[in-house]
Amino acid sequence: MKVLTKHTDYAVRALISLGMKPDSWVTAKAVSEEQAIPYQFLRRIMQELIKSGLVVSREGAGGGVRLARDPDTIRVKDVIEIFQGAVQVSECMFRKQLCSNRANCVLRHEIMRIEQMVNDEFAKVTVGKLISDLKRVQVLSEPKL
Amino acid sequence: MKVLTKHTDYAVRALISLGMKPDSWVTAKAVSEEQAIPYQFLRRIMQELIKSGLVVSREGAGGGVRLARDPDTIRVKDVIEIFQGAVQVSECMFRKQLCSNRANCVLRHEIMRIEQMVNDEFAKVTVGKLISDLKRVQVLSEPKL
DNA sequence: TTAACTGATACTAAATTAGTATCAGTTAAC
DNA sequence: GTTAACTGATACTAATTTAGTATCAGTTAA
Ligand code: FES
Ligand code: FES
Repeated sequence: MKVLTKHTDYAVRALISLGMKPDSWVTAKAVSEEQAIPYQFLRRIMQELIKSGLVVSREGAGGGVRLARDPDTIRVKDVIEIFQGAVQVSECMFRKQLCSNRANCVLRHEIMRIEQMVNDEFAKVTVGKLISDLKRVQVLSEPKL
Repeated sequence: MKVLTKHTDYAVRALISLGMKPDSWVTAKAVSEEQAIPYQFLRRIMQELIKSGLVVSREGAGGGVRLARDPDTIRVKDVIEIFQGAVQVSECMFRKQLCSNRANCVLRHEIMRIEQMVNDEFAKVTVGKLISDLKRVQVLSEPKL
């Protein structure tokens, strides 16, 4: 049971790369090399992030992309929603307005609690938080890098 | 972002059906009609549930399936694991023993907390609990059914 | 003018999920 | 002891989602 797809995984990693180089235009190529993400695939992911307004781009030589706003305001939940849609444990609610069988609704009820929890947790994790965690880990383990 | 597949969804519903008719052999056909699940699909799901030991079967005319143990000991988490594997937010840990890039591990760390939470929550929901919830709802809304 | 970029879009491949079909064997009932 | 109602095993197809590739047009800096 995989919760995050490659799209989301790569997108978050790309956002971390961008967030660590504020105020500069970073190319898709640079990110793809740094994070070992297939270039063309990453380009398409970037284009989505741009359309969604999480990053802004500049065309042409010397161009690239950068975060559109403070990393602390970019939540992993936002990224998930862009690439995987909102977390929903079961889709049956949308099949019919009122489901034929109450048993499922009971299941659904239990499950929506969990859904809410997951959403809340992913909303707490921001790119800014990931970057500061990352820096802390680096300081501890590779001080002179 | 869909968390439960049809396999899991149908399996849980089937287990609820079985749990509501204790001490009797219920046929796949009956469950398929009661829960509006495609018959052949449900048969294969049942076979998995039998192999996994959650239900036991009896062959031949008058045969069918029944829960192998108390509904309170059958957790939705068990069903998810049978059909979707254990909840894992990101798979990257298994790519290499030590990942090339620490950034991902940071992400992973945050994410494993969420993974644990989801697992714990799904472990709390049992078929027995769903059945009792269901009965309560029926009493409230359809007292004479 | 050229090289280094992004924008847009079309395409393919692989994996997963969903569903169907068939035949063999078992049991109950007549 | 034949038949009908069942499960066991297994092979197959279809649909959807995920992952990845390719190409060409347009923009900008040097
Ligand atoms: S909401 Fe889907 S079955 Fe009740
Ligand atoms: S554990 Fe997968 S990248 Fe670190």
